[in-house]
Amino acid sequence: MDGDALAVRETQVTRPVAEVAHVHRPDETGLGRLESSIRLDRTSPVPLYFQIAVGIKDAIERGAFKAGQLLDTELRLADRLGVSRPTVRQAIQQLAQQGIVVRQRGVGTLVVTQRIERPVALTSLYDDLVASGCTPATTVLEIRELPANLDVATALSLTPEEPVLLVERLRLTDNAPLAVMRNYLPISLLAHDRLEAALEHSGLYDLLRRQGVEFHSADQVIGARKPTSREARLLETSRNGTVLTMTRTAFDRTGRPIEHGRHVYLAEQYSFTMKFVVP
Amino acid sequence: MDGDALAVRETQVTRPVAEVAHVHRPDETGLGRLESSIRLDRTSPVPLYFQIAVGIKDAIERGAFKAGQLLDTELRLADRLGVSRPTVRQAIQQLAQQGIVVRQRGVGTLVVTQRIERPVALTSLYDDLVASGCTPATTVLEIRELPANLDVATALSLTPEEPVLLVERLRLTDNAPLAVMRNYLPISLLAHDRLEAALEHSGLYDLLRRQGVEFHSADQVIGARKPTSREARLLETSRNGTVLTMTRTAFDRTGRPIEHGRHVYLAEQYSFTMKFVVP
DNA sequence: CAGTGGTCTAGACCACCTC
DNA sequence: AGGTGGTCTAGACCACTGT
Repeated sequence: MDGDALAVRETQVTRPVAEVAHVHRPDETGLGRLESSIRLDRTSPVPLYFQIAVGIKDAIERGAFKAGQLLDTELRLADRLGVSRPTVRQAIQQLAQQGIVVRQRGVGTLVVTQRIERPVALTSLYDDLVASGCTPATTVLEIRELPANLDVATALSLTPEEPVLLVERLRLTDNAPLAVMRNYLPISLLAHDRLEAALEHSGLYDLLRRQGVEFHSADQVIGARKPTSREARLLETSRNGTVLTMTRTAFDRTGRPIEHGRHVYLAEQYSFTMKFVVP
Repeated sequence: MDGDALAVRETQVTRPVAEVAHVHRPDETGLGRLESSIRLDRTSPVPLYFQIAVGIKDAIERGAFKAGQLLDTELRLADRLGVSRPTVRQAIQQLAQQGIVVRQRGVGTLVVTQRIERPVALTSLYDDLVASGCTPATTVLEIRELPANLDVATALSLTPEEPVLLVERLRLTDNAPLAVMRNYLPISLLAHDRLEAALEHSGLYDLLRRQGVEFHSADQVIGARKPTSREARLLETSRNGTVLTMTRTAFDRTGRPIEHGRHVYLAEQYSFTMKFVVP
């Protein structure tokens, strides 16, 4: 919904599984019920393995499995779905990479995820605010072209003085300021047309994606400091307060810089929540 | 080297590729030279696809490719290495997931990475300190068992009052304090024996990994606030300063909580640097 | 021991890109 | 038209797990 799509992710808590050693494979394994609900469309351009992965994931998220329960065997799934084992395997591996299931040689594929509300201690205050019914809003402070300074030029792999588009926004929750967001983009990447109106109601990243820009990775630095006088004024806080700073450069899959953002958040009201998956 | 292995990663900057449309496949493609340097050991327990992936990655990191250069074709690689196409494919896909190469149907596999020093603006100050010859050190403040409070119990999926191991350390660079790190672990996970001495010279995560604990994912929250009086004293700063806070819970691949950490960093001297890869 | 996922093979057809 | 990666098949053998 806003420029932070890449940084603050809605995540779910991975919960402990019942002792693996004590799990028994029931006579009728998990996908017995599922089998009828996964319908494969061989004429669809969507790959079979993807259809299968989505089908299993949906079933898990609908709560068709208890945590620690065993999925059907690769061979059994292949048989039931009428596809080859490698195809089923590709589907399940996709789920394993997302941490939804865990594969154990000699045992089987265990369902890990359990939809549980995140413990309060780990919730970002911003998400809390939204969840508790606060209405976030965005005010566009400024949109204009300007020559890149050294930092921005370096981040976007441009030469200094080359023009970039600056988008500066104020993020509010319940009419109270929360963050000042400054984003720099290579010109020509975003149609300026009616940009201001669009940004009031959807995020920068949404707009870019809608124009066919594909994100692949981002470098991000999170720090903290005291606000500048301008930031303090915009955020309606004291210069002696604390702000969280987030500096990020996003890249598409060819490694081309897409966007460079420098955001400042009120530390009392915001924290960054993220989930790492070690590859 | 310390408890932050999961959070602060040494990352490399992805640089823009030369215009893809103008890249020509040279007569002798990139892996011509490489072919002789990738030696496959079919008796090794290390899978062939992994040996191939490592071989290609090493070659890229040695600088054997220019950014935007085309890798050998899957079929050609398979032929030259004497393996089947799916095996080569599995290797290259592993590299693609890491963002080292980009695959384009009808074109080929492009090398993206270029080893370039990170722009100073994006460097974490801590890494800078280490890189510029500062000597980091760790002092163990406290190691003891204690009953879990609600927060810790929730994070580690224990019942309150269940005993946990608390490890509290002070991180210094050049004899100046930088961070106070508090970590809570389920007892029985770590041998207490000579723990204090071990922690002075290697990180908590290193120790755990050495005892066979496999990390898979972590939930992490980064925020900022003013230090408590104890933190201010330990960090030798004013209570009016700013500290970055990092709260993290790490899980193994079965979703079992491994560790819960609550760290506090001097904001003037530390920032979190991370790289996201959108799956 | 039987059964599981992990690896590997040797083909096939397709969609897509470039020339 | 020719070549690329993307998908899919139908086998095979192995390492590991549980009983």
